[in-house]
Amino acid sequence: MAGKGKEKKERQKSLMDKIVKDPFLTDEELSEHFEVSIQTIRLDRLELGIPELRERIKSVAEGTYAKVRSISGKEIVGELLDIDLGKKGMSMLETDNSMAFEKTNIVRGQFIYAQAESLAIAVIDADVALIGVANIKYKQPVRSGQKLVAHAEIIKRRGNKFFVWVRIKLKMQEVFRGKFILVALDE
Amino acid sequence: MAGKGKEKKERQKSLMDKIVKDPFLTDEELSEHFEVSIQTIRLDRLELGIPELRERIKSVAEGTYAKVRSISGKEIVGELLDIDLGKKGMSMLETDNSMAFEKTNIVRGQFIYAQAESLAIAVIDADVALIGVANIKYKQPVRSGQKLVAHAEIIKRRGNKFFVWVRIKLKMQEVFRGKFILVALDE
DNA sequence: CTTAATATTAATACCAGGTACTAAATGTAA
DNA sequence: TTACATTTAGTACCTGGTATTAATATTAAG
Repeated sequence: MAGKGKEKKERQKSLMDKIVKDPFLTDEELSEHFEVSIQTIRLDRLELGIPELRERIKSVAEGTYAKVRSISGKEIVGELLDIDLGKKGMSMLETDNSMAFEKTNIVRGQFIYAQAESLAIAVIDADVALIGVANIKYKQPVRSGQKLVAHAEIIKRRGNKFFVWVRIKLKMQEVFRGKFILVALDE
Repeated sequence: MAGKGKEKKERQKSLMDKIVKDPFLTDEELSEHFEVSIQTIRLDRLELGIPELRERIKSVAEGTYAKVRSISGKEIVGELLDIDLGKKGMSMLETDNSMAFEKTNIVRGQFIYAQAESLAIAVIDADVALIGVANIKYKQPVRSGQKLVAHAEIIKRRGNKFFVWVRIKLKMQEVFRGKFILVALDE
């Protein structure tokens, strides 16, 4: 047998790593980085089963398209239906499969929590830090596809400290309730 | 002046709409849908300033890449450091700007909560419904860039009902604590 | 009806970032 | 030296475009 194959293995391992970390690299950029020809990179990808740049980008985009809009960067998780700044507000969240356990279709708590928290923040209308939460309760599991309506109400204010009650209903049934204690950070 | 231009305007409005709803459509698919030539679609995109398919996909992917890995679809929010199934577990979350308020860099509570909840679920190792949560407390605001280490421990079990304590620390400081009551749904 | 402007379609050359395949060059160990 | 692995090179082809020029409707107005 011939061919050290050590460099190759190391390069391929490192290549896999690099592409996982940054799927936006072209073969050309990769070939410059590893100081091998483009063809070598392509052979490596072939052997490793790594798809071409455009396919990688596409799957990143597809995998995240529906999900992201519901949580994460957005100010309000769900859709703001009604708001009376400093007093109360209402939001609606249409749950979908991406928020749920695959097998059971039961929506993960974090999404329900995020709807509640973001609505609580919205009614205060300021950057806030969450200091305390108490009396949270998930009363019923929610299945994906169901529409959740959240009501938030500021029940007390002490200086820059707000006490907000949030109730989330599925049709007429309450599925979540929680009390948030928020501290406004406005300078 | 000549040219009705009504159809054009309507088509362009509708086109904009369609692409916003589904950025993954090629000019060819669009031309079939609107029953005009590909050239007309390209003229429309030009006039409306809508970039080509690949650019659209790319911006979807870029805009969401960093964010998604931290929350949403993933099983564990953060990185699983250690786990003793049925007993306890540890995870680490590197916070970044996408998780925080822009102005203040203070990490939104939902991300911290999601780390805690997903770790609690992980130690149980089953699809679960979140039934009750009590005694949650955010003890200190967290700034983006900081690493959070979560410890979860099952403290009690009654049938398919699990009581899990989660504590999240930033260096030596506790920033979050919460008790989760989870119900396993394994058939 | 004719004219002028708008709207649409066609045709062609070119581009990025590839795939797929064939062939040649360069190790490298035995 | 030989046998095999590895790396490069070269070529034809693909998708989904851009950019440009030109031809062909379509339509309102004079």
